[in-house]
Amino acid sequence: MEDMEALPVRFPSRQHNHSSCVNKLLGDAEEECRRQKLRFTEHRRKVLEIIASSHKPLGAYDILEQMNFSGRRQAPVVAYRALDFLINLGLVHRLNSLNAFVACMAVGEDHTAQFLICRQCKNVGELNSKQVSERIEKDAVEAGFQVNQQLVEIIGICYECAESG
Amino acid sequence: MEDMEALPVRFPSRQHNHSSCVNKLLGDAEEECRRQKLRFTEHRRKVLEIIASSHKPLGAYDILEQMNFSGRRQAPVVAYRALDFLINLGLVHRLNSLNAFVACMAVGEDHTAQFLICRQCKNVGELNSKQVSERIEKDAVEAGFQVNQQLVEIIGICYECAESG
DNA sequence: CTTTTAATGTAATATCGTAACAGTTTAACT
DNA sequence: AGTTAAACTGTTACGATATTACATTAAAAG
Repeated sequence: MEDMEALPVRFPSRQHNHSSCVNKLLGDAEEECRRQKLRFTEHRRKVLEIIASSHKPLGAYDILEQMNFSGRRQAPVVAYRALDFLINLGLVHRLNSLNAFVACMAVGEDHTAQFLICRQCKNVGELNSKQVSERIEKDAVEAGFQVNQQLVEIIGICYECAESG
Repeated sequence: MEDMEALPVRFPSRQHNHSSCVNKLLGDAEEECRRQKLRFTEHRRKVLEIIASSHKPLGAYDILEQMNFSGRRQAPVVAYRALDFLINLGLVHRLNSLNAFVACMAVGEDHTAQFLICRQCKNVGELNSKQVSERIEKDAVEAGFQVNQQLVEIIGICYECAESG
């Protein structure tokens, strides 16, 4: 994952190590929950694990399908509850253009989530450009608008897909 | 509407004249359809009229409700088909964070649709800052990402709502 | 005036997300 | 430990958003 540390940008390279992503995120989650005295329950752990194991966005029902521990099919609300929790904690982001969810790639780093969504491989990265978020803030304020939240989703073709035609 | 001409920003003021918005948009639609040899059918006209009559985003089913010309309830697909057409023509935008639709406020003006969504009055304006879109494009390209489409939705409080507490 | 393309009507169904409420577990405090 | 309050879970039902498929009709092009 060294290639991901150099820039603020995070785009998952094809051969990067997923399991270390997952472990890092689970660790962050545990720590954050301890700090905030929140409960990191089985459902929450499982959902985070599922999401973190893919850099492709997953729908709530995709996640649900992977939650069949005991052969039992869970109700949708189970996934949504865990997702809400994880989103509030900043460990998971929601992609509004896809009705789907991805693990945060910059946990704890004070960032405006800005997404790079590859049309071809469907992987999602985070741009997280401070210049972009500040420009948005500035121009909005100049227009007399108080900003509470920014949603930036950028659809296109990632480097690796462009390379391989 | 003079206050809306000075800046690239378009936020609907409380007392602006809706019917002139609607008429302008219908005119633009007719002209564009003539130019591109597309059919501006009754459904399409009606949907555009409904959307243009509100600066608050409308859901597809809200629109559908207002389409009961003949007392007949239309099927959802009727609204979605017209919406697709109008979006492709650039006359209507989709707000992904709300699953809702608004009329474009800058038809024909080559702009990246960037939305200002007021949490309080629910009105939606367009920021359309070239500086923002260029910054996004530039930073994304620098990250090795080819941009095809930008989605920018900014949630906050508009000037008039901030004024009136 | 016929062929082809585009649009419509209609029904069914897929996909995404939430409400409500009873029951259980956990944490915190006697 | 026993009690209480808060948080989490299980379950059912439902609401909201969106698409597929296919038969029919209308319009444009030849």
